[in-house]
Amino acid sequence: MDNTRVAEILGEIAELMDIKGENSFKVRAYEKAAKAVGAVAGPLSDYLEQDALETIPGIGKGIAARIGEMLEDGGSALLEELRDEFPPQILSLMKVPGLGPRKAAQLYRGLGIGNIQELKEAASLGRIASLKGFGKKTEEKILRGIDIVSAYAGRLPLGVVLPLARDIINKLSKIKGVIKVVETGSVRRRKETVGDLEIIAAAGAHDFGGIMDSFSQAAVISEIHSRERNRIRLKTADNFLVSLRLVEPDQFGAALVRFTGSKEHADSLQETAKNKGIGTLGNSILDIPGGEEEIIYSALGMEYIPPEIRENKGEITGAAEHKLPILVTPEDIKGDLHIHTNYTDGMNTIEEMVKAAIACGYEYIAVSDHSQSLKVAGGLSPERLKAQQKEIDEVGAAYPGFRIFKAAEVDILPDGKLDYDEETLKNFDFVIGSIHSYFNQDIDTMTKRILCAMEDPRLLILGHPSGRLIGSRNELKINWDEVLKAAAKRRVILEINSFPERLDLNDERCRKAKEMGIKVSINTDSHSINHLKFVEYGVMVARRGWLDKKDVLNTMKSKELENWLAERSEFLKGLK
DNA sequence: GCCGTTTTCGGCCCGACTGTTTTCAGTCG
Repeated sequence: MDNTRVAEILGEIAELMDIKGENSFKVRAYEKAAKAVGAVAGPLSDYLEQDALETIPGIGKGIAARIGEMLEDGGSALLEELRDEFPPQILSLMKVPGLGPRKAAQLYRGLGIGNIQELKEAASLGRIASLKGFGKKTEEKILRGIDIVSAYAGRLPLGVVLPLARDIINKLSKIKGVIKVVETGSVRRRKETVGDLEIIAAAGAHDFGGIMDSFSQAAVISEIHSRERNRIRLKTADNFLVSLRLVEPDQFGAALVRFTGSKEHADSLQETAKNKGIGTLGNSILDIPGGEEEIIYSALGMEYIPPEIRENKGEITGAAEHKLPILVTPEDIKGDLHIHTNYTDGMNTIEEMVKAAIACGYEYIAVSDHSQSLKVAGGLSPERLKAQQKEIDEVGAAYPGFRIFKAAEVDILPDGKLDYDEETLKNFDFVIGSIHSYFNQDIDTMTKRILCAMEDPRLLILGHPSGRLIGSRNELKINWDEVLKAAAKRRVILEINSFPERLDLNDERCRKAKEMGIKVSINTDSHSINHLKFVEYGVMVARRGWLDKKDVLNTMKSKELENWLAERSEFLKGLK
């Protein structure tokens, strides 16, 4: 059992205990332990072997024993006990905005509601308003909340599906007879959410049956959904559909293009093929033989089109004219400009984050802990900030050649002011401005609020600009034309927040920003060393937004970035 | 359940908003 799974189990125990009504500090202890496990560098089994689980902050005697049990037995008796007390989908209720553990428990105990479907029915029938502690408004809020949750019904975040895809592909590639194997569909195009996972493999036709037999026995698979000569569809334990399609090596390139899609992209290619009279039947790109996609595009007189931009939004014309951008890659990223530490709600020290960043091949990070108003995250008072900046200097001195920027993720207050006074703001290299409160301001107030914050020359980056959380919180109401215009004018950077549930700025707005000459920064918002790896998801969004290296601030090398910052500062003085 | 230069008990990030109440519980960030 890996660390992630242990963290998941601890988290589920916490949630179920919370619904059950256990002591909230006990619940928090499990929550904290889950977070702590997520921030551990090496495998927990090493800690267990050395009897060192209790050296992890937040893990004491009790939880260490629970973790030991998980690692040795592959499960948790406590979790099973708790699960037995509630319907299997009970936790899904808490995903609805406005519903927490208390209300979820009451809905279950009072009305026997155990899943979203039952919740929706009860709310529609007006049964919830009659429950003690609930009312008409709560019922309406629940119905609105269900809409947010079900907007992505049946779809999973890319952050969940991509690791699953990689795991399955790794297993498939080891099966005898499999020559090549690649994911297709929206996973390969790196869309932010994915409805099902499609994989394609090249093999000799005589091996098809055996490959499907082996694959259907893989550990992640729980049942066979359907099976044909060259295609098998299976379900994972979580009821997620995985489909494997087998083709002969010579068809692989064309099939990969067809099934990567998007449908609109593939149809448009087909149209091009038809017009050019390419393919043996003259009407199908599937007729162009070749093992690689490049052959297909080349046969159509085009440069290769990266999967992320295959949405029929100008890429086909661009490829025909050989004018596609060279999309940014993870290797282009030279540093991370949004990092939290244990000074606020991060799990690791400044030095640990620096070491982890160096291991990523980075030249710099910006330590950007929360500002004073965000009490829940332990936002730094000016005094604590001084201590933090002193430590940044000390760590910086120990790692010459690595640059640590002094930054902060400063709350943009409801009136648009930044959450530190002049005296304090002077001490930053730059700040990230983010909204963490008063999410439901109307569009004019919210837009003015953001524009006001952007006026401050120290605000370099607008953090997670839309504020959305995929599947749980809608976007802020913002006049984007105004905000983008101001960003272009004042050289404000828009963040692509790489957390899989944020991916904010999104792909479409990235492209819009690029057109307006606005740069983005691909940041992870890491709260532990294990979050740094999320940068690849941010890069995926940037690629979907057609961004090349020059559009991304943190592809600059350290010195180049310093110069750019200095130049921006001069530029802003000239604006006044 | 965890933690301790206030250590074996008694705290535990906190403040605001919302909707339900008629003084507050629950949720959120």
